[in-house]
Amino acid sequence: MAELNLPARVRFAPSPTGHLHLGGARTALYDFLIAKQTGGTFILRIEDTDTKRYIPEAEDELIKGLRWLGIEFDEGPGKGGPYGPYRQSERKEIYFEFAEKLINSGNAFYCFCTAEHLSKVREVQQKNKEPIHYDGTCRDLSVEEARKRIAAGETYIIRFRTPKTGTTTVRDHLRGDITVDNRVLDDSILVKSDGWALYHLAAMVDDHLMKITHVIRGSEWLPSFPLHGLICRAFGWQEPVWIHLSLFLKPSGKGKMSKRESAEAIKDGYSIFVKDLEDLGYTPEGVVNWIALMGWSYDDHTEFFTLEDLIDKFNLDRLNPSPAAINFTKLDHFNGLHIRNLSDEELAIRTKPFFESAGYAPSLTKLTQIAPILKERLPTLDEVVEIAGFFFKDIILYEAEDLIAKGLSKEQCAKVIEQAYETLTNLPEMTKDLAEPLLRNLVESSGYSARQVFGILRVAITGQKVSPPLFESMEIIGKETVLERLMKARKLLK
RNA sequence: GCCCCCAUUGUCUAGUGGCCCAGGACGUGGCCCUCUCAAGGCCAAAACACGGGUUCGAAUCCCGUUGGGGGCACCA
Repeated sequence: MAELNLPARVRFAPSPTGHLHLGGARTALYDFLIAKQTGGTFILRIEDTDTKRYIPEAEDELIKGLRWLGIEFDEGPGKGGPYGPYRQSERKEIYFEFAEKLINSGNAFYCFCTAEHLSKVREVQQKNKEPIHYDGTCRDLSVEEARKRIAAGETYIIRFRTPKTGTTTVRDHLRGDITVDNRVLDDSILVKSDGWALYHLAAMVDDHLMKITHVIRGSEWLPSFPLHGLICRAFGWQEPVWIHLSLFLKPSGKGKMSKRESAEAIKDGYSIFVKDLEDLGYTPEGVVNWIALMGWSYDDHTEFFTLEDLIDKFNLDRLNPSPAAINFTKLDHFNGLHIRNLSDEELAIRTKPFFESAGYAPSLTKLTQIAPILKERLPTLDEVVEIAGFFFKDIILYEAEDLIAKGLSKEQCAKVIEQAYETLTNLPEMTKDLAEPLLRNLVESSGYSARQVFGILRVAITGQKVSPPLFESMEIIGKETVLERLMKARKLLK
């Protein structure tokens, strides 16, 4: 139904006011997917007409976030393209020109109302429990008279002239036709008194000029959707396919993510910001898989998707219009899935920075070596330090009492360590194949359980009660260090 | 207050009139595997918001109610 055989031209149009968050990432992802899928074009457009909210670093952050996720744009700031410039701040004159066209066609009018007048009107309407509307003071001013006032130096804005009667019907790809009574529509401002266009005008003009075929945006735009349809029609333009994505709700399902909620999430090791997720040890693969599935499904059972899979399988017709509560524990699941899907070499590369920021300097070779036993124990990459730090420590620290297995005396445990040392010391090299049978014999002859014996050795060798498999770990640590650590443990129990 | 959107287990979802006393996944509980932790395997509990229609037959279509979400800026 979306005519996706044709190359799609889609755009992600954030305003540079902060970091890339989950909602934006998912919109950009879907844009990217249908562009790639149809051999089309993915455009990044920066909507920076609001100079008050502008944050200089934000554009760069946004692009970095997208890149980290694997989403590259074809046209945009810094990259160029045939329909630039791609920052709205560089297109001011274009919007003004189109606003004039609307004035001339009678679809817009100049307005000289002051902010004081407007707020007074709003106040009265609020008190009377009426819908809040522009009162129409300047609506019927003649263009000639208005231009005279402008020439005289009066400040003005430009408003859209919304029809007062009838209804407007617009079509959303997920929801079908949406019809509203024109009486509830407002004469929205198109151009501010400082000469900057507002979203309603700027976005419509750009989408048309940039030949956008599909507009994918959040459903917070639904209320102004009829206005946008009206603006396109006033210009006589063909409308794109409109797709309003469901909103992401906070984990409780009550309302969208607030600053407060974001702070809460960070405390639990989660975040709605892509940059944070990266620092927290999430993989782009996991995040992409997770957000792709919030509001979209492929079938009734397939859940594992790589970006490549998604380019192949994504389909606008399988989007779900209902709001979705964010579920971070499911992100953990997807992240684990994709970590296990990484090659040993790749996992080594990904975990290295986390070791480094914890003060270790592991080699890629060693990291690749431990990758197999780490893979299935990592919900997030940053946990490598806690799980596998002992591989890179010169000295491991633990309490003597940790060496004492449940049900055994200090002396008995010391004996176990001694015996382990004696058997292991004769080995030509410390391999799992050589060490394991011998230590299992030791378990047998000691009369203790494997759990008890290996528990003691685990603490002695790794310094941890929980660790990757003992024999594999011993092999990687090497004979010399293993024996050293056993010796120290034995002394500790004296 | 006004307008718009949405409504299947705790959560993400499949389901487009009979295949559904509702399928998958996360999470939860149990069991198995097991040197710890994981991973993996098996099993279990858990949902069609409510009320009216339409129809031989409704989770699926229509209406209403309720609930939830969003929007009502010289922000995007």
